[in-house]
Amino acid sequence: MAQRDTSRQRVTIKDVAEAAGVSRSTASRALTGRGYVAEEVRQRVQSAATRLGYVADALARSLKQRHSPVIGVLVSDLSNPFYAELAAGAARRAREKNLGVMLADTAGESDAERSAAELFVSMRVAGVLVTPVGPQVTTYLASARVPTVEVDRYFAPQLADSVTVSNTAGARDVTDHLLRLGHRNIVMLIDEASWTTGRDRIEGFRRAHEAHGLKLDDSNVVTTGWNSRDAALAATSVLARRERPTAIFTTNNVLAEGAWRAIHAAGLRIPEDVSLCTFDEAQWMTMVTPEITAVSQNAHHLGDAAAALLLERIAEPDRAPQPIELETTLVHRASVGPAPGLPCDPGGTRPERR
Amino acid sequence: MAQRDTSRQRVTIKDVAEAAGVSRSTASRALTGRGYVAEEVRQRVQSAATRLGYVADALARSLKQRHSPVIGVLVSDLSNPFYAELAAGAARRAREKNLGVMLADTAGESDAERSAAELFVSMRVAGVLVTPVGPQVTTYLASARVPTVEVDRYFAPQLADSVTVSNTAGARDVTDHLLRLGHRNIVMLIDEASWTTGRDRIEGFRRAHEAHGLKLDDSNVVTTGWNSRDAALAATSVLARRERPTAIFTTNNVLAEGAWRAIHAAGLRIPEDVSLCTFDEAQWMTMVTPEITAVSQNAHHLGDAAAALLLERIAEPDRAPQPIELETTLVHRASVGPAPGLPCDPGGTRPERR
DNA sequence: CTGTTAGCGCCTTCAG
DNA sequence: CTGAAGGCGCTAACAG
Repeated sequence: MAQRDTSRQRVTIKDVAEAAGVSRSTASRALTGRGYVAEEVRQRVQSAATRLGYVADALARSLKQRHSPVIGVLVSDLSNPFYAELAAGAARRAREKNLGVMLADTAGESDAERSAAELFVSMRVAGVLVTPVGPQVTTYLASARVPTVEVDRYFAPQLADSVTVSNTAGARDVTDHLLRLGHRNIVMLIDEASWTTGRDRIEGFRRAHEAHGLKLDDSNVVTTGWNSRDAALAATSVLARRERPTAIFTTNNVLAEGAWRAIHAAGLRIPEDVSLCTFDEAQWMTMVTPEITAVSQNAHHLGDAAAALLLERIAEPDRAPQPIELETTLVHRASVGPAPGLPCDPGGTRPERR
Repeated sequence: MAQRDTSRQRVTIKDVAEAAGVSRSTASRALTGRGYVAEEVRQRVQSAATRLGYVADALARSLKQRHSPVIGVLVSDLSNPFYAELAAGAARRAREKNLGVMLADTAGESDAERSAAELFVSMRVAGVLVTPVGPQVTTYLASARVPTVEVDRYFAPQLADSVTVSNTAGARDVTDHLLRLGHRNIVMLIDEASWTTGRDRIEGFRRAHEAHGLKLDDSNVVTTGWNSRDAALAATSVLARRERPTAIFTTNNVLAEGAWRAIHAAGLRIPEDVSLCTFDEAQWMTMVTPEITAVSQNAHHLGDAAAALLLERIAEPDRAPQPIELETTLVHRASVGPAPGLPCDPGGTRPERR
């Protein structure tokens, strides 16, 4: 009944205080739960608050406390399911702690990244979680004294915590798997080699070769653009080489799509003509035939862990930055087979489907 | 050189004013560009600001102005590429106008929705864009006088603008396509029938039948859970009916995945044994064989249009709420064929692949 | 246990 | 054209 009056201004703590017949500070104490308040008074204040539909002004509160109940999340590309999942994981964890999320999609542009970071600073976010494209953001955020966690890759380990996956081991394992199956001409398709992700995956690729006493031919590490179209072009050209590779290893789900399409367009069969495997997963990899072998990195968990770490750091700002590395899992599926020309699996692998 | 002192407090407008040798109000005018300032003074202030790395405190500013430079975006499930794209579209548009985005993933829970909405209100966001799960959020936001746009579906057309797609027409067209191909036992798989999206898609399904002089059998509209597993179960049971449907029409990308998996698991061929088509698209639909016929609804554009509408409404808060409907496109692919038992395409359709 | 006082950093009249 | 003064809504001392 008694339709509350929402026609005028928003209801402030002053209104609540008056309605409950107490002072503003008492109302504040009753509402926040900090400081002494008589139980009877607290009840009165709280019921007045709900009756009036009072919601504390987070701006005013944050202005006072010097930080808002929000963390900033800065990702490269929300359209990529990897980043979307990452953000979703972070958001879920944040919500548990009653923190909101300010989300910015930088589209990979570093000036967008900068302006988003400035917005975060100006909003006095409690902390920032970022998939950086260079050291600038983190440096900037550190200079503004905002707790920061670098996710997926890192550029400033002395300024921020980081959460990454075992890039080297993941790449090494899947490469090792290929080598055991007799592949000797494996092309790695990669979109960038200068960030920690790319660098470490290449390193794993190289180490696996070395462990088999093989020297990695540099021309087998092919750098391409970041979208699936560019990847498809690169893959097409690789497949046209005189010595066609017997396996392609892509370093993320987008490149995998490109390579997959290129292989199909070339009329080649997977895995009979060419094996395909990838770092990073995507939904389609269990829907195509054959399903795609992948190094799985659970983006949701990555976001969740990063948010958890950020929360710790917010609570303890002076702790030394720490790097966390999450494990990857090699998921064997049917897109990887013995190298063409070999009679059978030389043993040592156990490609169990799941 | 002169490494700025970031070791202490954040730099405020007061610091800038002192550095430039003017008062705080003059500095404010110089920085915001509102009010008179001598050109020479403005230069001095601005250079001082950049030199000190000044970023205005958005909290303080917003407290004064009663709203923050941020819009709230409330979606059901960031892990679903549809919502992720929607959010990405909205974020991009917002950024053009120098607005940030506060993102909340409600996981479909209505109390999470409520608390996210309260956070938005308490942060005094300039407006909210929501994919609602009931009329409550919008009602609440309206009572808090926050400009709101309902996206994808709407519950409160008199309180908020809305941006939806042509659900009825889209469903009608694809159903019509099936009917022309001779299908007479088409099952629609749907996760909810009470929201505008579901209601309208069912309506389109029904109308197409009527236009062909057919009565829609209610048992051919099958309601299922919202995830792909539930959808697969429902599809499996439908496929086991004595009179097996010759076509399945799912109402979103998640259900499509479930149905697709169920069809495969049942060992049926698409489209020879059963045709499959869906509302909503997903990446995998052009990667599986055959590719999936879909009513495409461009989530990115949906988010973009919704954000644009919200911005208009923020500028003109008293304008009457308006509904906007975006067109869908029926994309013909190979997952739909003539009804089994018919010799050939009865004509009238032109399934051009793309 | 409660009320008074004093800002958080900014913008905005209002005088000068 | 510029400075002084006041207040946005809230909380954190500090008295009472």
